[in-house]
Amino acid sequence: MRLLIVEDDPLIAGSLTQCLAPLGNTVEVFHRLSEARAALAHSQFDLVVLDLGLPDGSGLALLTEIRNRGNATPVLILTARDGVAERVQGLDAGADDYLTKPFSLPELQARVRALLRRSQQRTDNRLRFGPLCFDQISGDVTLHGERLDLPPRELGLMEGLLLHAGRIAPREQLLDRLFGFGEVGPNALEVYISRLRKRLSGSGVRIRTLRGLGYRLEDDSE
Amino acid sequence: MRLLIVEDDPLIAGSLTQCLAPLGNTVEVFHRLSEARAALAHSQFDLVVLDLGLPDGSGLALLTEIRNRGNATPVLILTARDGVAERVQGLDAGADDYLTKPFSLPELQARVRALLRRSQQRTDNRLRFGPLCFDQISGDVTLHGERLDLPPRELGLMEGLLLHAGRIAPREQLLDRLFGFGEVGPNALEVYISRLRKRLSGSGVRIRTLRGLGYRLEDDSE
DNA sequence: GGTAACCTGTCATCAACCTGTCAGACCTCT
DNA sequence: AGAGGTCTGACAGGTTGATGACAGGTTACC
Repeated sequence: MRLLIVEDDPLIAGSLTQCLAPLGNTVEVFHRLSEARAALAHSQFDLVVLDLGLPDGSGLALLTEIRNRGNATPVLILTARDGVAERVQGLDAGADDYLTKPFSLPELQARVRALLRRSQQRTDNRLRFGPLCFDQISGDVTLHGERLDLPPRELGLMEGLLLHAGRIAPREQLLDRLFGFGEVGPNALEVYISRLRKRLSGSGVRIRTLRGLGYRLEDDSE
Repeated sequence: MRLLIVEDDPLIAGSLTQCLAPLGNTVEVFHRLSEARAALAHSQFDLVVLDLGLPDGSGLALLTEIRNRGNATPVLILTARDGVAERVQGLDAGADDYLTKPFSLPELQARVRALLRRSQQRTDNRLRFGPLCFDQISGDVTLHGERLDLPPRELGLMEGLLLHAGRIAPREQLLDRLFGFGEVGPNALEVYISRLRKRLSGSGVRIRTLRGLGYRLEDDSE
C-alpha cells in the first residue's frame, strides 16, 4: 500500500513513518499543504494521513478539494484539538476516520489497517460534493446528512452532476443520461435543473450554468 | 427471509421447508442443480441450503460458480458423507457452514439463524425500529411492547421492511420475498402494505412510499 | 364432519404524484 | 438594444399507488 502523510512536525512525522512502514507500506511524507496537493494531483495513494493544523493552511481545505474532484482515497485526520465540532466538520468534509493527538501508535496502526481493508472491499459507492452525498447502491441522496427523496428523473440528474462534481457536466451528456434517445422537448433539462435548484437552495451548494456548455456543482461562495 | 433449498430427496426437502418456513421465511425448493442455477442468476436470496449430491452434478460446482460471480449469499452445505476432506473442500469453495446428514432440525434452525444474523452484521436475533421489534427466533412482532399477531404474509412483509429499517426496501425485493416466483396480481404488495399501515396507525411508525422505488419505515414525525 | 373465523389475492375506484410542455420573464453577450 | 439562450411557475395528462369490498380457500375448533 502507498500512504501519504501530511504532517509538519518532524517528530510526529517520523514516528508515523516508523509505525506504518513496517506493515509493508510505502510511506511518503510532506510537511506542507502545497506539496501534498501537488502529490495528490499527480499520483494515486491508498490512504492519506492528514494533519489539520499545517503552516500554510488547514488540512480541511485540501480534503474538501480532493473530495470535490471525486477522489475517494481514504483519509484519516489528525488533530491536536479534541472537539466534537472539529470532528464533525472533518467527517462531513469526507474524512473516513480521525484521531486526536496525542494518540497511541498501536491504535493508529489498527485504524489504518481497518481503513485499508474497508476501502479495498467496497470501492466507495458514494459520490460526494460538499454537503451532498449520493449512495450509488441504495440510491439515497443526503444533504447535510438529511435524506432528500428525489423522484427518478431528479435523481438521475443529480447523479449526472455529481459524476462531474466540480467540473462541467456537459449538457448533451445530461440529456442522454436523463432521456436517452426518447424525444423530449428542448427545455426539459432546464426544468429539472430548476427543480433541483429549488431543493438545494440555502444548502451551500448550487448549480452553476455554463452558457452553451452545461452545468457545474459549486460551493455557494464561489 | 428468502431461502433457497437445493435438495433432491423430496422427504428431506419437505422437512427442511417445514422447519424453516414458519418463522416468516419464504422458502423455494429446487431439486436439480440447473433449476437452482437459474434461480440464483435471476434473483436474490438471503441464504442457500445446498445438498452436495445432486442428480445432475455436485453442489460444489454451483457454489464455486456463484462465488466466482462475486455472489456472497451465505451458503450452508448438506452432505451425506462425514469426512474432513469433504468439509474442507466445501468451506474452501466458499461455504459458510456445513451439516452432515442425518442432522437435527433444531440444529439446522440455529445454524441458519446464525448465518443470517452474521450476514447482516447483527449480534442478536432481533430486528428493531423505534417501538417495533421483531424476534426472528419466535417470530413475534411487538409494538410498544405489545404483541402483534400478524398473519404470515404480513409478517414476511414486516421483516422485509425491518431488514431495511430507515432505508428503502426495494419494491422488487419485497415482492420476491413475499411471493417468490409465484404468480401474483400486480397490486398484491400494495394490499399488504395497506394492511400493515392500518395496524401501525398511531404507533409512531409509518410506512412511507418511495414512488417507483419501494417503501421505507420512518418515524411518524419525519 | 361441519362450521366459523380468518387469511389471501383480485378488482374497481379513487387519490397522489411525476412528467413534460408551454409561455413569459430573465439574463448575458454582442 | 437586440437576440439567443436560460429560468421558472403553472398546467394537463398519465402513471403509479391506496384502499375498501368481495370471493375462494384454509385452518381450527367444536
